[in-house]
Amino acid sequence: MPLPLTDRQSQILAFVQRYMQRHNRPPTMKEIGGEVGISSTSAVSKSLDALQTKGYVTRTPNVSRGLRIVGSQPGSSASSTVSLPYIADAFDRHPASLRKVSDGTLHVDSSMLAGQSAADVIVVAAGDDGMTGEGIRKGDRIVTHLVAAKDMTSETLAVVVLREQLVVRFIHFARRLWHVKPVARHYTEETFENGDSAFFPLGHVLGVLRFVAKTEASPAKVRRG
Amino acid sequence: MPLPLTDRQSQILAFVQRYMQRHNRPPTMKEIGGEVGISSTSAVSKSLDALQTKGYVTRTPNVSRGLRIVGSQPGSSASSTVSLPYIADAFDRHPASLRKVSDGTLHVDSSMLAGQSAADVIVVAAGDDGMTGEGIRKGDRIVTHLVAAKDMTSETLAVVVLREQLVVRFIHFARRLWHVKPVARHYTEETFENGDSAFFPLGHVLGVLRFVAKTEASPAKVRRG
DNA sequence: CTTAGTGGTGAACAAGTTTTCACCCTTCGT
DNA sequence: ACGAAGGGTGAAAACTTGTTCACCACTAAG
Repeated sequence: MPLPLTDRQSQILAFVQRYMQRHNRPPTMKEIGGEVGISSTSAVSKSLDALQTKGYVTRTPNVSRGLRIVGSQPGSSASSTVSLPYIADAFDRHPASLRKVSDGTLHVDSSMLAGQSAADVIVVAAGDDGMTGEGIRKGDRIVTHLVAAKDMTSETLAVVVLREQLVVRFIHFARRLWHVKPVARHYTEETFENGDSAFFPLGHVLGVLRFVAKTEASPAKVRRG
Repeated sequence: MPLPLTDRQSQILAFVQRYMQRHNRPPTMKEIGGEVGISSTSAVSKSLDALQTKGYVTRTPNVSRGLRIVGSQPGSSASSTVSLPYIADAFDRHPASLRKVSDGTLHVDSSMLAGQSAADVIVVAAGDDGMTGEGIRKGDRIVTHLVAAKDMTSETLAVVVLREQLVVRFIHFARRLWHVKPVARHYTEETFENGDSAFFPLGHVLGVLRFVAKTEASPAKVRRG
């Protein structure tokens, strides 16, 4: 039962996670402050203390970068790979059976699972360009943590089955309705009732893989000047 | 094919591994010296340099505990994946030596290499948002096929060192000049002469990996702001 | 009103850490 | 003999980082 975090605290925690992902080491308090807009390390320290009290991180006094996120090993050691089932499209498959069928296998670095069990993770192909604003394009492979609808985090990047298409959207459940929001031009927000066959949330986005075709160049005005 | 280590070097490496297992963080040079019986940190530093040159560890200059063990453990390589060196940032590293240093290892599905030899492929972190128009965002891991400048394909997505930053751009060589074009708002095209120290083309983009940070939205009470 | 808890600023301080210098030693191969 | 590589000592110099203090502001709960 995770204790609730304030905006600041979750902002800081998220940055620490991102930073560790990128650098394989914890950030300094100054770096944290610089990122979230706090000029004083003492303020950062207080927030970290709060995070520690709530059990999200641990700190080692007087040690540089002596910060750790609870429940996540800085995998520094045996980073390996996992084989994940790959699903190209939803068609008329039942969402619930998606993890049983597959169009192949993809291997990804286990660090992309962010600690989730590989048994709950699949890879799907983004079926449309509804999230270009988030840097996700049609055809991108989405590493998806399968989560029951009732356990979906609100306001999060989610993989959903929308009109028999596997796509990525921001979803948010409120007032008995699923609010399904794309981030791209020419796409508009929709709402669905719980149980609507046209909409089914599959899980959270853990990562994105894109295979860049060798000859691919921007379709934009590269040519004529 | 690992380069042979001296007694001292393997002793130090072993200690670093042990320390990281116990503390989940790298030791300081003083701690290393204290363990193996070296009173001077400069001597430790020299040995670490040697370990880095031989590819066993990575050091980040001027960063406390900026030490990382590189390389994988026993039989980790599955047949369909490859281990690629990951480089977090360029700093003042010489472009030519980028493949020698590394901030860790990432495993990717071998199909992402599009047939290229793994020896010529590295993974870097995109240093800016100059290619959001192409769905590449700051921090994305770019699977890069290292190619000599003279062999770079024109009109292609390339990883380049631009003002000591590792970034992705469309590049095009014409009339003795490199045309470096971003695809994002607020970024403008630039040109560089061949040999300009502010610009160095590294290679072609084979793929993109993104680790999506968990958005820790707190549904509970949140302070106003 | 009062007390906590959360967040902030700034600066002084105290450690923690890496760099750099100057010099010394031994082993090994040329 | 000489140079290169691997190791070392010691200490000062230069940063990098975490801690503490004094003080301010806002919100929620008693």
